[in-house]
Amino acid sequence: MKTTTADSTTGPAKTTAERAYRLLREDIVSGALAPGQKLKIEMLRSRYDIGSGPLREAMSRLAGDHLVEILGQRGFLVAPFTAQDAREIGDLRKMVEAEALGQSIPLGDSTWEERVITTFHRLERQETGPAQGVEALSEWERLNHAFHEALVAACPSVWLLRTRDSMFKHHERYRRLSRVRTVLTRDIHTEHRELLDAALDKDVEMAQRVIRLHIESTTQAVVLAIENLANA
Amino acid sequence: MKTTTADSTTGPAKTTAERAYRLLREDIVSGALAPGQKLKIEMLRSRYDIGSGPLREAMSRLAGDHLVEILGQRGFLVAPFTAQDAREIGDLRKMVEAEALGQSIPLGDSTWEERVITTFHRLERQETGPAQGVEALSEWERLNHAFHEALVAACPSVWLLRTRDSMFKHHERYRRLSRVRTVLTRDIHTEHRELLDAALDKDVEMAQRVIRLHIESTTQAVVLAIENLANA
DNA sequence: GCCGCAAGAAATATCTATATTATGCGATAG
DNA sequence: CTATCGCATAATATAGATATTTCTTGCGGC
Repeated sequence: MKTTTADSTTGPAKTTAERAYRLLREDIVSGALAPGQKLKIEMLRSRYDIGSGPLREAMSRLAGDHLVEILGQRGFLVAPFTAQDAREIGDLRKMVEAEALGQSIPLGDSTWEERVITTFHRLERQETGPAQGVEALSEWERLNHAFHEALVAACPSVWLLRTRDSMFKHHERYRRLSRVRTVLTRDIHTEHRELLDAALDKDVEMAQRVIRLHIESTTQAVVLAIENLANA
Repeated sequence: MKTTTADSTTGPAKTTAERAYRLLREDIVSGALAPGQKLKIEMLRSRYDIGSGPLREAMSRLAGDHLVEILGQRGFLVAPFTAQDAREIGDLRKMVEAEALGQSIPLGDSTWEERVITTFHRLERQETGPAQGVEALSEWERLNHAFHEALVAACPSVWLLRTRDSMFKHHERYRRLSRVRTVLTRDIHTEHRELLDAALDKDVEMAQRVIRLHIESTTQAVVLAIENLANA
């Protein structure tokens, strides 16, 4: 079984533009670069110590991913942040991830099962563990991503996986930016366990039902958080 | 009602990079630049009379759209062309376009209806008209695109429309590259009329059934054409 | 003679530095 | 108060320098 992701972002960055792309993407998704913020070349040059050429290429690529906007003759912008977008992204992720999961489960072999179990346990360990800092949250995102990716890994459609991955990243950005405290109150751990069980039972209907609910809950929390922020 | 598309590609290209992006995209989708072909800077420089900087930015952006591939330190490539990809793209387009249509129809107002009717008639006129050359085919693509876009135009989700548009473009590339003659044998015109009727009747179920069949037929024709080409 | 390998040369991609051009803002005149 | 001019800032494009890959050729070894 192929274990690499659809858009293999693994391995070392061979070019400066590639490095710029990864750094920028991470900083945008993590929220280090704020939504709507102007991405001035000079500022980025000093921040990453990378020339304007590679930076512009990286931002162009990110524009293709819709993480950056191009403004005619007036530079680049971090993609904005609205409740409407959060809702749309969540709904689209729900649709594609449920479909990908539906295709993945019946095709998952024993290697797939092992990967699902492994990533689940790593996530579980972190969730039930002690530390709760900014760092831990970042680590949780990494493990959460790994688990969700493992679940759909057996889906044969590269395009579906790509789209899912893109939506997942956007959804992650919204999650991190709205700093949803629901991570603590809501029992995400149980949701993940239900997902695991349904997947291993090869119960597609159940798995899809759970994933839809899981994504919907997150979306609702995010939308609520944004609207509260706006009213504050 | 907003009549612009999700990714407004209308209006004049304000920068050279933007112009390069549009020219390249058109040439890739139309097939003027063959799948898998190496996109050498020097070659493109003379072809479009545009410097390497803007060209590289345009290709980076197209890489984000998956119309171009980036090869480590070895340049850019037109996205490859496989039966597997055609199938995946068709399936994904089927899913997102049906969903977009389902959201658009109930929300379509009279302006929407008029646009649907207008674009249909333009398409009908061209389909039943005389000329059948390379130029006419290109014009048909334009009108076909306009009609399909009009149908989903009332869908409120920008993200869904974006994804639909992306899939439509990829699907179009496959259609054009495999030069499906089915355009003539299959009765696409009738399919379009059914689509029109269902949309105006606000019959979502029917419209979705028709659009799925419509897209599936095209996909099958394309996949068949590719496999025949491979065996020839 | 033929194959594999390695060194050098050519081609090409990538990056940097510089020049050009557009935009936004503030001052000033109407 | 509005409109226009000019300057400062910043984006964009070009041209040239650098680094990498790819191709070619020549030299043993088989």
